[in-house]
Amino acid sequence: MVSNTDLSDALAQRLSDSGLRSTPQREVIYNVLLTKRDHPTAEDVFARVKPEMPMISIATVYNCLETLVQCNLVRAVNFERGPTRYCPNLHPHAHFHDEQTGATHDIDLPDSLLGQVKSILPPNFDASSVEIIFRGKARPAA
Amino acid sequence: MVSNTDLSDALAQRLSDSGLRSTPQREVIYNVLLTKRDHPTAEDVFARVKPEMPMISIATVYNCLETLVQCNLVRAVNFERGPTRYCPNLHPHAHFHDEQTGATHDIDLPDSLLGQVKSILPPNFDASSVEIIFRGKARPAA
DNA sequence: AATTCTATTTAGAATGATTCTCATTCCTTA
DNA sequence: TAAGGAATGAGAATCATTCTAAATAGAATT
Ligand SMILES: [Mn+2]
Ligand SMILES: [Mn+2]
Ligand SMILES: [Zn+2]
Ligand SMILES: [Zn+2]
Repeated sequence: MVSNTDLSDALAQRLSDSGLRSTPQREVIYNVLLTKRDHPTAEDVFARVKPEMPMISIATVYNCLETLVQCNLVRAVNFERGPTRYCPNLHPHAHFHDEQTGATHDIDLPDSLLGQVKSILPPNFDASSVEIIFRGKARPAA
Repeated sequence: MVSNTDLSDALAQRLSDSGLRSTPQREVIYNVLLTKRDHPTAEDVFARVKPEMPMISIATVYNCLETLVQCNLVRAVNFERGPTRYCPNLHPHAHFHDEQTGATHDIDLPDSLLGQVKSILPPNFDASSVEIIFRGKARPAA
C-alpha cells in the first residue's frame, strides 16, 4: 500500500524539483484531490479543505492548484467556459462529460490510439498535448 | 460560385427551420464568420461588424452567435478558459491551438478515426459529441 | 392601412470564476 | 538571530458573459 507520508514525500519531491516548498496547504489540497477523484472545481476543493484547515483562503486554493498543475501532479480540465476542474490521474486519458448529471469520467486512452490521433496532423504541426473530450449521457454502470 | 444572397437564403432557411427570423444583424454576423475563418471571439466579431453596422451592440453579437450555434451553422470552440471562439466549418474537424501565436487551425478529421476514437468508450457511455484539441507550435506552412 | 402581438435588439447592470495587490507570516540560510 | 525570499490571505479588480428591462421592428390579423 501507499501511505499518506509516501504521498507527501512524492509531493515534496516534485515541488523541490521545481524549486518550490512543500507546505501544509499544498499537501492537504493534493490529498483532497487524490481522495475523491471526481474532478472538483477550486470551490469544491476549498469546501473539502476547510474542515481540516479552516483559515485557508480561496486565493491559496487557486495558488496551490496552479502550482500542482505546473509540477505535473495534476491536470486542469475545462468544459466550455465552466469552472476549471482538477484531475490527479496522470495516465493518458480522455474525459467524458455527462450533460445530465454534470459528472466527469476518465476514459482510458490507449497509446496506439493516441498515436493515430496525432498522426492526422500535417507535418508542420508540432503538438505538445492532445485533449479528447466526449459529451453525452452515461448510463449507470451495470 | 456561391453568391451572397445564396448564403443569406441558407441562413434564412436554417433560422426559420428553428422558428427564428432572419435579421440584418444575424446575416452580417454570419457573413463575417464566413469571410475570415480564423475563429474570432465575440469581441473580434463585434469589431468586424461595426463598420457595416455601427449601432450594433455587443449583447446582440452574443445573442446572434448563440443563435447560430443553436441552428448548427456555427461551432463554439473553447481553449482553457479563454473567450469562446466561433467556427463556421461544419465538417468534422479537430482544432490546433498555436501557443506562440494564439492562432487556431482546423485539422480535418477522417470518419474512420472519429469512429476509432468513439470506440474507446465503454458501452454504457453514449457520446453526443467528441472534441479533439491539439496544443503546440505550428511551423509556417511550406 | 392600422393594430396587435411578439421577436429581437439594445444599453447598462449584474454575475462568477479567476487574477491581482500588497500586507503579513513563514522558512531557509547566512 | 537576522535577513531575505517564498507563500499565504483578505479584499479589490478583471473580464467574458449573462441578465434585465425598455425600445424597436416586423409579421400577421383586422
Ligand atoms: Mn473544453
Ligand atoms: Mn478547451
Ligand atoms: Zn481526469
Ligand atoms: Zn474550426
